[in-house]
Amino acid sequence: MPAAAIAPTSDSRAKILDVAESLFARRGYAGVGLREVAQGVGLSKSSLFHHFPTKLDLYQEVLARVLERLEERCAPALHSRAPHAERLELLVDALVDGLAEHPTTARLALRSLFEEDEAAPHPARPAPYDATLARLIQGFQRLVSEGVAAGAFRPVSAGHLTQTLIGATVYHFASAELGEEILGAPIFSADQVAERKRQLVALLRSGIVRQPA
Amino acid sequence: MPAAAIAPTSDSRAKILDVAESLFARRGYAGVGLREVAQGVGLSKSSLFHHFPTKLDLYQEVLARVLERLEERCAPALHSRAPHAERLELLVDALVDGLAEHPTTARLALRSLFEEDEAAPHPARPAPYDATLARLIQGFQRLVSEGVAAGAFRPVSAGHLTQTLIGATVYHFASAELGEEILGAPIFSADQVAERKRQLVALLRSGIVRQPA
DNA sequence: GTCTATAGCTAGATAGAC
DNA sequence: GTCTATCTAGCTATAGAC
Repeated sequence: MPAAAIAPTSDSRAKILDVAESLFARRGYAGVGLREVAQGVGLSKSSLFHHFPTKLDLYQEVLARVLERLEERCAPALHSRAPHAERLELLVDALVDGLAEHPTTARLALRSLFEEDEAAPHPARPAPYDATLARLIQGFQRLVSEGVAAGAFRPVSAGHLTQTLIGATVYHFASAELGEEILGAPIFSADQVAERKRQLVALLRSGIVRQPA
Repeated sequence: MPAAAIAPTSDSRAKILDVAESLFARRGYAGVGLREVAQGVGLSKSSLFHHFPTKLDLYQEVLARVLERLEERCAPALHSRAPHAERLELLVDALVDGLAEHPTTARLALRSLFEEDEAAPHPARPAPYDATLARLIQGFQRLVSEGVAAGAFRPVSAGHLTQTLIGATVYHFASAELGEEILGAPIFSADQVAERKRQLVALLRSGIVRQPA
């Protein structure tokens, strides 16, 4: 493949992001030292600063990448023109698949919600990944609002249902050991991922969707 | 009140726990320094070590206290002998009230799930608060299982519904800024706390509870 | 029970050779 | 682009006076 390596992307950069993603997901921003990241990549600590000016920049790029991955997964469901009930099920499927794909995603996404203080001591920060997150959330909320307005869903609060949806998916795949203990099986196993979809879809069908018959 | 101060509980101890609770909830175990805790209490850093042998001990006592508070709130619902559907609603009410009471609770509980690595570098640790958490979770799961067995609930997976219940409550009250943005109102306001109960109970009634009529 | 002083270590970040 | 060496500042924890 001659034209394969057109955009080398520095190779080290990608490796650093991978290692940092795994570590930040496990121990959070403050819990990870750059020494550990460098060691995991096989570089010296100083070399990291050639690719990312500060630790905070590295963290934010990790988060941005993760959220963009998730958004890509959910986009088809959010832009579908299928009936609202079907769209909601497509979204649940996509969300569950997206979170199950990388075990780091749910933890990083969840942490990002209440680690902003941790990650940025100074109050003035726009946060580069916020836009992606906001787009995703707005997509959820619009789907619910439109469904309610169209009479496809019961007259629920779009905000509260969005929160429930996030909790039921993002929390679930971030719960790791506790979740495994509760389910009695690994939450990331193919069986349990499929079961998660089934249970959530069933709950939403009888709990939210208005039955036409 | 003459017999009021029988158990002084060292007074400083309680203050330290309060300050630490607030800080750990905001920035996590690794994100908080004992210097900051001491400063918040109005003591010197060294004095903390008189009350708690290590930082990890302090963290674990904070967590234990928070989980015990929550368990106390949920106990009546879990030990009730009312019909299963009613018990489930009592539990949602109690859980929401317990989490809304102190804004620190949900964040600390959520963090405790995936900060065990962070809080204890060495793998061998029993974790003193685990028993309380396990009791709570088992209570949730038993309620659901019994309700399904008795035919009061649809034949859902007890584990998955427990996970959904946790996500819908604990995540919600840990979501702070994002949650406020989604709801368009402060999540800890009396209005939104009451609305949270209503929305969850409504979802469970039509989604889980078998209608007898 | 609280303090000052300090030990011992690691953190993020920089300088500058190669 | 990667390295060694180093800076400064922070951390947990201890020693020992009061």
